[in-house]
Amino acid sequence: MSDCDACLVRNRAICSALSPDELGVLSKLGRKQMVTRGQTLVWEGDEALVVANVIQGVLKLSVSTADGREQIVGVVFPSDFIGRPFGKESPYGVTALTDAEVCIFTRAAFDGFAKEHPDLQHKLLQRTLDELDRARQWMMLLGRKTASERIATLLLEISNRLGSSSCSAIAPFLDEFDLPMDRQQMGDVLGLTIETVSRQLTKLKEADMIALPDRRRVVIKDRRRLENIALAA
Amino acid sequence: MSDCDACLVRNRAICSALSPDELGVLSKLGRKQMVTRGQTLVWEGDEALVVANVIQGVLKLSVSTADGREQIVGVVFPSDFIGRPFGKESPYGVTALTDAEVCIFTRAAFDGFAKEHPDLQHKLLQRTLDELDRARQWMMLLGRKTASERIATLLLEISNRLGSSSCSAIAPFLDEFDLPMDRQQMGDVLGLTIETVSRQLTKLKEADMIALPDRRRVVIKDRRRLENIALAA
DNA sequence: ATAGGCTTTTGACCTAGGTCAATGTCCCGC
DNA sequence: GCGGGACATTGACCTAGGTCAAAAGCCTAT
Repeated sequence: MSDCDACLVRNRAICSALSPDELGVLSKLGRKQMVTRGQTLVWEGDEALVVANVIQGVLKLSVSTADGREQIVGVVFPSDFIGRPFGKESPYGVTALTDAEVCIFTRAAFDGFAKEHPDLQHKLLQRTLDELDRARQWMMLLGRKTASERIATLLLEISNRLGSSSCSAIAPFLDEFDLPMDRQQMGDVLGLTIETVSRQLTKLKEADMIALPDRRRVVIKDRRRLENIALAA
Repeated sequence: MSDCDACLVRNRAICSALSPDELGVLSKLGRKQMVTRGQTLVWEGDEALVVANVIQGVLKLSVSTADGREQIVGVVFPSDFIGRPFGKESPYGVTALTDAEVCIFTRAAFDGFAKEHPDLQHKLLQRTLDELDRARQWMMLLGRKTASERIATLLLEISNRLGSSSCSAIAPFLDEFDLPMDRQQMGDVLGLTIETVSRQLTKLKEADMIALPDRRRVVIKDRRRLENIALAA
């Protein structure tokens, strides 16, 4: 992996904490890797041997019960960090939802480098704190929101995350985008079944808040009203 | 706040990253404070002006919707860290579930000190990563587990957390303990109503897995079976 | 174009857990 | 000991969302 300068997420990933020199050192430790949709990077319960930055694409973090119920506990976008630095097995699996490109490190190498670079750890800490806040917001959704509130929240969340990770810089959100997941996966993020997801989407469509030109595409037609539902007021 | 040496959580809180000298400096920035049950330390949505270490007692982190639904998104035990260092308003409120004692800092002072002490930040990072893992496990519970699985999980979790924060050193868990919360609060952690909590507890009691000598007390009589339910197998 | 295998939608029905309403129980001050 | 308020349990009923089954779209390969 040579060319961090040209990296799509150079200024947003944790690497932005590093000077050009430091970046040169780090880049020797990692390499770019393509991941195809459905491919699993880390298995739930395995020792977490790698960490990575997401350059392109979207991945899921998921946990399963013995009897096969699955919950997606995180969705990872470009510039996000993947993995569990400083020890321990990974309590969740990491699987690509779309084709993706990641910048991958062995945990040992990354840990060693991070120890010497407090600024990097600081960035990582901030990111982890943000991720924790997001996880907690999602706990509220899973514990207390109704199906339609969950769907509205998810659509807005994806709109925001795709917006701020899109190259088109300025947009804080997108009013039209492709879902990086299918209906089953939406259910797995929201703690719902595929049928309920589908029914609620048709409701929002019939209420003219969204349009669904095809399986993956979503158009937000009335953001205000959608936000109102999402807020669970 | 003078006497960190005598602090109950001296060796488990993030302060354990510091040398005696450094600890002396930090101790001048903070002070011990008693918090009575029900008292709120930080309000949801307010700017987070303080951070703290928990010395004694148990506190909840909670989020509410406009229409009054509440979800407890974290339960904080002795030696745990409270707050959102490095900016931002607190996305959740912090309220004492029991009488408690905390070691409190203004965020500004703490942030400044932390910037100079990478070891402290490292400890904080590890703690935040652990907290994130715990939050994600809880997302699985909220999204996919049944009422009885949730109750079993909660009882075991409290047994473990109280065990490892108890002074009696060795015990990895406790088979008999007082719940640090009432039925309503159990419901708020589990995404259930008070009635469902009560019904499930009586079921576990009737199945002889637990005993409930009084409102607050829990005796785990058959840990194995309880664990089996909690695992959702 | 067309068959076959997906994913998604729709419909009919069911159930876990919520809601509403008593009834019990504990605990505290008097 | 006794009365009152808060908490907890229990019961009867209801409903949001799950389950099961069928139909409808869609893509892709032939």
